[in-house]
Amino acid sequence: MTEIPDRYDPHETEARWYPFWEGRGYFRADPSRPGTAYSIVIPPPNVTGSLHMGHAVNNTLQDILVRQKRMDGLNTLWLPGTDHAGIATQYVVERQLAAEGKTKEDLGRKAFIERVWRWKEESGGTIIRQLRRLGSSCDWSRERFTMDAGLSRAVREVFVRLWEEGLIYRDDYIVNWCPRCQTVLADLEVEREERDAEFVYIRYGPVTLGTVRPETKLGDTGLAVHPKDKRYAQFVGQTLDIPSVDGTISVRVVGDEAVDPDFGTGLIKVTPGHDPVDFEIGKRHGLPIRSVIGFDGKMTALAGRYAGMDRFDCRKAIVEDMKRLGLIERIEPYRHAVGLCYRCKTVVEPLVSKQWFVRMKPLAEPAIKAVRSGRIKIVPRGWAKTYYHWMEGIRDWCISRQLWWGHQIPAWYCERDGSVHVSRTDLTACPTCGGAVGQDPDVLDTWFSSALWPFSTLGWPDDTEDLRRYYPTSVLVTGFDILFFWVARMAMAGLHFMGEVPFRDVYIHAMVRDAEGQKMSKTRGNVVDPLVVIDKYGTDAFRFTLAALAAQGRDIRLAEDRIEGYRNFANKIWNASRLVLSNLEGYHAKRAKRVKPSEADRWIEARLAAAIASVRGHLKRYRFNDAASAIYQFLWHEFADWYLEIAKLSLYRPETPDERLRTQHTLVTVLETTLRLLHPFTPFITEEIWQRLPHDGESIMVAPYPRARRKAGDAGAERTMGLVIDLVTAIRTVRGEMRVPPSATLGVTVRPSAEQGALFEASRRTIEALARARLTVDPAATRPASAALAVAGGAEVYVELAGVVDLAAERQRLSKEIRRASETIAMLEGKLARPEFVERAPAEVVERERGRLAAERSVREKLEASLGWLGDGRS
RNA sequence: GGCCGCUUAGCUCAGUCGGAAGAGCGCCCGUUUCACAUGCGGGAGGUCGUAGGUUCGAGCCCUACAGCGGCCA
Repeated sequence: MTEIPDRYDPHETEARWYPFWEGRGYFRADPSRPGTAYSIVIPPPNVTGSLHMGHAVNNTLQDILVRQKRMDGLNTLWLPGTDHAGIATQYVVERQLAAEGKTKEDLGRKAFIERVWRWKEESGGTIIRQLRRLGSSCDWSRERFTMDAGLSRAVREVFVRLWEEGLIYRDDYIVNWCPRCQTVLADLEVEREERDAEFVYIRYGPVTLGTVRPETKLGDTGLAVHPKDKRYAQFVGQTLDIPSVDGTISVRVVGDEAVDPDFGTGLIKVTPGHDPVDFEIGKRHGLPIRSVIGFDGKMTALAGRYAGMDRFDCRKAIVEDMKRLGLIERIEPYRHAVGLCYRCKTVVEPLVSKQWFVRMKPLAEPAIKAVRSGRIKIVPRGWAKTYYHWMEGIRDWCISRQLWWGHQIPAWYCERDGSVHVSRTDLTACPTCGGAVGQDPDVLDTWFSSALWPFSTLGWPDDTEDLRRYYPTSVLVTGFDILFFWVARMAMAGLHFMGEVPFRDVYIHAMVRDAEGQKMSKTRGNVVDPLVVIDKYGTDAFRFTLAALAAQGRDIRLAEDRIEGYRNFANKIWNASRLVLSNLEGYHAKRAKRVKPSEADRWIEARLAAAIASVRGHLKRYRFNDAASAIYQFLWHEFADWYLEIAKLSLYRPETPDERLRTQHTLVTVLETTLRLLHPFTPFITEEIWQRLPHDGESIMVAPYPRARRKAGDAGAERTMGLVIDLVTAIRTVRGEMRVPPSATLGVTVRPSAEQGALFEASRRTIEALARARLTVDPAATRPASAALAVAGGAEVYVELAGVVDLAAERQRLSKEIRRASETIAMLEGKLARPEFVERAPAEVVERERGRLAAERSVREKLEASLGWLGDGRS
């Protein structure tokens, strides 16, 4: 025993077992082997990323699922990888170049991309190494990257097919432009933030209207009112010349349903070039587009004397100028949502430009049906509603990005005839006229390739063995923040190209927040680094914490004391195992098996079976927290607190050699099974101990996951041990409340009810040891002098306190117990007195309540007798 | 503005079928002799946000209100 330290040291253990597992190939999937397939594709983290709490919880949960299924004998695949994160990655390398005083244009496209690849090879994928520290049992031999050759081919295939099907088109449209990143953003990539602004009421020819963007006045080509608004009906159809800051502007007045007559003055200026709503209005009424803000965020030549001015400076200047000209009626403070670039938080500018789009409606319909029909099951259920809501109002997806890093759009433009050609292979000449062609310079949105992830990673468009074996995947584990970005798009792509859903289940887990419930962010400075946590508490403690906190439908507030608590749990496992391991001398499994188990043996085996059933049930329903607490409760509060204490008697002072042998057997089998049950949650410590215990096989991670035997319940043992536990607890309570020193052995007399006598007698040694008592079992006993009274399982228990008894304390204690019993009795009497209850409640409920009442009355009677007796002063 | 979620012990949170209110941490008392003081034993602590309703019975179902959070526009 001396060679096993009394504190668990996670670091040394973790460093040893991960390479062992990986080296033995346990993580590798083999499609040719038998077994039902169980596959998960990892939500690919950004190649630029490093492990944060979101990844930690995401991957811990996936690993728990995969490890359990692997132990269950399923043919498992957990496929890892990263995505190329277009904007983020390009940004990183551009910053590096800037530090060298260079720009990407200095290098040119080809050299720049090579440079990004070099960066990727050297610095990218940090997160992949970090996932190993978490214990993730991914099949690293199948690691994929959204830009690698295979996936790029899939991307191109999908683009071409969608084009051929008319689901991809190119059009002038108003898009979200980030003037800093110099690229267009999808609607989803625009974040909204409430900001204070000025609502400026402008005298606009004959009318007055309000706007938060006065600088766009230069681009106005229309004036819109609600068609039913009588106030302005006279103007509709007219073209007005509006005196402005730079001459006059000419606008046509239109009636349009999009105008809210109750908002502001009930009419709006229409700037089709710089507002999505105005763009639609303009389209409906044929209003021209005047682009007065450029891609650089500065006013264009069309802005006249404001040309070249920054858009926000221009806003101020225009307001000042209008004030001078008396064009401003009033200015009110206003709060509204501003669109920001999700990467750099620059205010997004709606601009009109030619972009590539995917027509979403036809793709969305089957994906909605798949969830409605249950072919895809979203857990927790509530997220399905969010999914429907978004999918039903889905808009076309702008997929082109003005970046260099990414999948370049496979479209070529003929320089001679201007024709457009989309092709699987690179074109060098125009297929129709043979003229020179140039490829579209833009790349595809990173999510375009992520959407194909569940099948592109398995080899699609080739018909591979992996694809046949592991598609559709079993479950997708992810956070709700990418439900639209990713999950919905995978559902659409999977159904469209594979004709089958990409995953059976979608488990949406909680987001990790700090102890105050704040979202973790770099700017808030409240980020907790998972690796720091791992260094401090160990991977197993960290993983167990995440699982224990992963209750469905709620955020995880990660407080350090919780992690500490589960670190203590790991230490508890360690020490419980130490006790077992240090008492195996002379153990012989075969001989031990032939010895009849004790009540305690049968009890702990029954409790273990219940724990197994519970954990399995909870895991099946993705109730990780319930599964974790079921193991915690069993291992600590049943196995360690009770069984180990009882087992010590048989180990240290056995009455027969067989007794010790049989106890060793129970210790070994129960602990070994519990370790297997626990392994998916805390892989390292369980392997470490398992290897030291008698076991079959070469690693716990490929040992079978425990199953409860069908007839594992043991009502007899549960009743007996329940009684023993009640009695010991009752005695301990008296001891505690009467301040009896722990070292003192007390005389205890039990007056059992009829059938209990033998049970107490049989467990005498256990009771005496655990309660530090000398036990007398006597159906005819009377309360001795100087004894406190307790009631356990209906039996009267006299705890002799001669010498230590404090009459006042005992009276107080009894009064408290009586008060407690009386409250329950009053409640039950009230309930049973109502005829409605007795008549309408199920008979078994009524019966149960009657039984309870009788028991409580009997307890109170005993306590009252005892109190009266004490009051006599006879003690 | 629309939708969703939350409100339970001092704190953070579970609570599955409507039938005896739970855990962890913290707090109080006791406790280092043989697995573990990262431990052991005991204890205190609750108007389940508010007001109605349904029901024999509500933390749980329904309605309204209040506060907090999120998503979408």
